[in-house]
Amino acid sequence: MVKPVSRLTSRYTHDALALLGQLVREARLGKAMTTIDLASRAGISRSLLQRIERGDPGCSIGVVFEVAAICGVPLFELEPRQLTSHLALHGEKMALLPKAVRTSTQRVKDDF
Amino acid sequence: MVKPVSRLTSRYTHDALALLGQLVREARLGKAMTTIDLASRAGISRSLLQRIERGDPGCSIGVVFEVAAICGVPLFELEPRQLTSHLALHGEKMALLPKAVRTSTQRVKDDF
DNA sequence: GAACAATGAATCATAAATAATTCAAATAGC
DNA sequence: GCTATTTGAATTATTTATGATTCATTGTTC
Repeated sequence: MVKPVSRLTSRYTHDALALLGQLVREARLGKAMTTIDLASRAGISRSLLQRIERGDPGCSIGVVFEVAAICGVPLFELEPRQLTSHLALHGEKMALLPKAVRTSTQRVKDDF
Repeated sequence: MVKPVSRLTSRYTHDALALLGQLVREARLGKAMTTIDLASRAGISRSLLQRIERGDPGCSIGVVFEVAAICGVPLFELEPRQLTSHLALHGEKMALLPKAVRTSTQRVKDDF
């Protein structure tokens, strides 16, 4: 029984996860679904859904997105159709970009 | 050596993950960072970053969001400040909602 | 307020994610 | 075209997430 080493998580990430969890919970309640209802629909356990709604950073992103999709929380503020076409379009843009980056003196454009 | 049971993933989730991965890759190249640069900044391995850019649904959401934040990909189309205040505001809304759902005949509003 | 149902939270065994490593292939810059 | 470097991809050991379970607490409905 060793205490797990919690990963470093920024405020931004923390807030984004908390918000996403709240949106899921809100959507679930809006559809009058219990935690068991939604969990079984998503094919996951109730305990995992609880962690998702709590904003636990350790959950698999695929599961979280799937749950969001099931209860109607939009990802990237896009509907399914739009998301697919947006992805295709963006893929074309990607094809034009360089495939690799060359850094001799390990410089980094740090304008974040 | 057992072949892992791949989780069920919808098209929507798949596309959202693919897009997010592409956005990260695009941002990384835009900053002229190598995969090692970004991975070490995020405190993760290069192999994990590769899976993130590929849109692997098995990655931890906290790590993916953290990487996105580091290279400037906005989450929920919100800047850090906005996200924090949005979260607080949304939290108040949540407080007004019912805390639990009662389903006698297991009915579900299925208008998704 | 009684009674039942839903939720919160913790534990533990097991399944899966992650780091580290390796090698091949592709790419950028000269 | 050459060469050094970056990237893609696969493997394995280890760490961690997940499912199942349990119990306490809160909330809903009558």
